Amino acid sequence: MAENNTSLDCNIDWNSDDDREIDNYGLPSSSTLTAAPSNGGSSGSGEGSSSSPGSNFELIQHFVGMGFPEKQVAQVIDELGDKNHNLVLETLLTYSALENSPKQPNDIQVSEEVQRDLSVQELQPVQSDHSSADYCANSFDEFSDVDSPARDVETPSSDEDDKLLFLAGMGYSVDEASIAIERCGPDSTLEELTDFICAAQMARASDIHFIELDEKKLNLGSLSKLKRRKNQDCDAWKKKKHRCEEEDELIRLPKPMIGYGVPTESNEIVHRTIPEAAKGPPYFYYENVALAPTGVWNTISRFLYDIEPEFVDSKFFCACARKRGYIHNLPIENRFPLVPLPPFTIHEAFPLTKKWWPAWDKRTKLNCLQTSIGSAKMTERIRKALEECGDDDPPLHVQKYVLDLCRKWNLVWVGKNKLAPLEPDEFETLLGFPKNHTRGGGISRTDRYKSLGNSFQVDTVAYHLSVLKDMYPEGINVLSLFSGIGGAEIALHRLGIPLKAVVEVEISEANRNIMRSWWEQTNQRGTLIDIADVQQVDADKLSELIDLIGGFDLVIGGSPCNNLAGSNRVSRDGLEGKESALFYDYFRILDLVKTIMGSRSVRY
DNA sequence: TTAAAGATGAATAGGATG
DNA sequence: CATCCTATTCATCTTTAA
Repeated sequence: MAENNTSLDCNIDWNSDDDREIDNYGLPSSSTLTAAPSNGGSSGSGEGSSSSPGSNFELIQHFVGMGFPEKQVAQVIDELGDKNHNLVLETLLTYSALENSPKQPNDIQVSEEVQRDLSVQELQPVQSDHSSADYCANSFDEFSDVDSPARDVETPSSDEDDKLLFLAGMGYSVDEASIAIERCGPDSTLEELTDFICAAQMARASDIHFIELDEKKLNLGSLSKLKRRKNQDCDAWKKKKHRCEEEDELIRLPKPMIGYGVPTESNEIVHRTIPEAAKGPPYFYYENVALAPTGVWNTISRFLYDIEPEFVDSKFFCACARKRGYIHNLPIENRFPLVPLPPFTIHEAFPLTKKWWPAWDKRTKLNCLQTSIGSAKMTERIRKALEECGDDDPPLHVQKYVLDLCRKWNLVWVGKNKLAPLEPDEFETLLGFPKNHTRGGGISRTDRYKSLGNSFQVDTVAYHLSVLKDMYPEGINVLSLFSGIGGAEIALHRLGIPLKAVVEVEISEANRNIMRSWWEQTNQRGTLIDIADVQQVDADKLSELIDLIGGFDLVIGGSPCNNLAGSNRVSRDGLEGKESALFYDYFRILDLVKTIMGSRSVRY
């Protein structure tokens, strides 16, 4: 991640096969061609790369040529410097969007944070620095007119002062703390405030790719330490204030975890209102693990236009559990499930296990499929333990020992006293993928488990996406971020929604190969463009793509969960974690797409 | 060199109990 | 209310084998 080892390879592929249920809406047939990587003055250069010095005039003209006022361009470049072209463009786009429509403060939050954080002497560990007067020294005032409604002229309550003092005591600067309070509102909880500050720090960290590796480690290490300390301090705060109002501010998981409803059970909530700024098109759909560290979903929701997450456990769709949160702006009326319905219980999914399944194993659903499986040595230990018990039911303590391991590793009974982990193709079936979807192409068995464990449950996602079918009978254009092995695309395809164009962004070459292989095997007629790294998707690239395919109808993706997932013993660092921080790229790209398409709504 | 196996808990939620 | 118990979890790293 420190360096982008893959160049932009955008293979535009027009398939000319024509024996499938999807009719021809394809572009004129041609052989595979490769789109030229954008190489203009302002693109292709990652955050860290520097432009040639003294090219400010050219740079300004470049943006003026894109239609921005020269004065504004000059000012922004003055503010941000001429190194980070993407950021400059994003900021300009944000401004133009703000001028067009008064939007909620959230929309400019990131840009502000990012730009504030560009001045980074304080890469040094923050914890011991209680003063940090140099932090936040740069301009913030230019922006004070865009988002300060009348509310912030009220006198600070004592509670506010209390929070301020507390944050300062945690090592945050007073500026930092007061800005956080101002942004999050006077009623904000301490978690919200610290999350806000952490988000700022995250944005800063993600913007510094050019620092030395050891420095980076130091920085990230200090961040994670900071986060841990933050949580401890929050606990202290909670104890201090006993049960205060922030408890109900925290997003809680519903029980049962059925979101706005599943095919078998419906929820009381049948309607919801979506904030104006979040309304589609483009529609978007974001996914991540439900059981993330405390406060993570609050942050994610805050960035994604304050839409409440829909938490759903896939055990209501298939034979395995998968507790996930989804934030989307799709309608929730008239959803329908994929057919044929997948096996709903373990016995339905694996009929052969029934013969060996002991009565004292009451499981009917498997737990979440993860990225690795149980070892053979463990199942052998279990077998020996069971054989010592003879033919009768084993004693309760042995039953408990076995069942604990069964639940932990998702073992199934494949013979007398014989347990085994699931095969990769059984993963595929449970998750709604075609059998052998991840097989072949040089991918190892280990990597198949990894890719499958990280993917969507297709039936679950398809249920949510089903509302798109009537809306786009001619097919849709999809921007698929963190595509993995293509769960979103398969869901849409199985729903019978034609895929006119798919731009997939996926770092793993093996996964991209799986996806392209599926694309060809299913005789897709649309266009598949693959990009390796989300960090290469900047405003220029998006503009180019939007011009090429005519705008996106759906932006879908689940950002990396490994720093959020409970199975991670090593680096469960939350949203600031190395990979999970890419959530902010999801938001960045989604917001860019909205802005660019909004500015061209006349044409599209 | 690569694939597979094996070892490695903590965070979080919810329920029961007193 | 605190305390204890049960249950779950899109993983990472090192060693070993091929």
